[in-house]
Amino acid sequence: METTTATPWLTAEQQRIWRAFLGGTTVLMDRLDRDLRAAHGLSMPEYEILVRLSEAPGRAIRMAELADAVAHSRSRVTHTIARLERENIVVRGQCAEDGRGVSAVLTDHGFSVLEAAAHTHVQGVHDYLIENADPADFAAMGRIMQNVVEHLHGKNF
Amino acid sequence: METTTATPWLTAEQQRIWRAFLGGTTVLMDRLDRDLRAAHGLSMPEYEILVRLSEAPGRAIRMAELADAVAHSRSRVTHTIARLERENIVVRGQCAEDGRGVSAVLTDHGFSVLEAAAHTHVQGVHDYLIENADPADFAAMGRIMQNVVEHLHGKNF
DNA sequence: AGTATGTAGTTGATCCTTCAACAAGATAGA
DNA sequence: TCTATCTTGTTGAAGGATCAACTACATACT
Repeated sequence: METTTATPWLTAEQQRIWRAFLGGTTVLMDRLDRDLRAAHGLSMPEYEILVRLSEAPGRAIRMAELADAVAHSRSRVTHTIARLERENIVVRGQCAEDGRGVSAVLTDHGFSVLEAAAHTHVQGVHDYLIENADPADFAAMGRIMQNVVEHLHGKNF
Repeated sequence: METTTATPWLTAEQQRIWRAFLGGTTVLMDRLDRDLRAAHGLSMPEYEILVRLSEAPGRAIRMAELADAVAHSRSRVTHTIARLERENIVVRGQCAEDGRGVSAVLTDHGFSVLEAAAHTHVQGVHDYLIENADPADFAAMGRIMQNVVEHLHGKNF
């Protein structure tokens, strides 16, 4: 005999909120991505990677650490960095301590591309998301998503 | 002479929240997608489409309307429906009123796949997102995302 | 030293998404 | 009617993400 765990169905209100979340993230991400591409030829995932690099000491981060920071697979980061390298936005460097290690390094050109892109991105986040949101609501969303990250990050298997 | 609009930079707190949002949606969507694929061979976008179809009269919706409902491009919906049709989860039907019209129709088999998948999905939304969230915070997030949808939906160009 | 196991990163195939171009039916105006 | 224009939906190519397999270095154990 098996123990069946009852599926906890969502209330009508929870369902409404969940759908707003799904639809909202879809249109928001889509829009931010399009704005970035149109103005700077960067995708959102690429932009996120550049932001991390720009904040790191020496503007360099090892591949695995980078993958973890943006919550992408290593393979994905390898491919993305390869594309960015073709455009001279990033270069690869060998790691001194670890013979296997490779770090991605933001070039000066990459940095200036990022600086320009940051304006577009921040403007978008402000206009599409923050401007019309009650600050208390926004903080509440932050608490929830922070919680999701803590519970789920790195636990995908 | 041009009027330059100053870029409104984000406060440290807003930035923290925005990053939690980015990271949270990434890991959450990734996880829900993996769960669904592993258990039912369905992706999140496919699942969302099936949900809409299941709720429509006759379990049928026209392509354009479907695309609008899930906020995907028409091309994307065409491809997705083509895949679902190969697995006999959906069939295409001609539209009576409009000679150009095509509707996607959920098959009985598709409906039963969806029923099973819904358990997995709802369980995930509950466990990963709702369970550890303050209901008031959750409602706040709903207001924000609802607002985003209203401002952005269908205005991608 | 030698072996086994774990970790870092890459590769190429496959799948999914996007994009531009297109075919065909609808609609409106001369 | 004839033409122009708009809308619907599809197509195929190109770009990006995922997955499994692989190389190479590191670590631990005997």
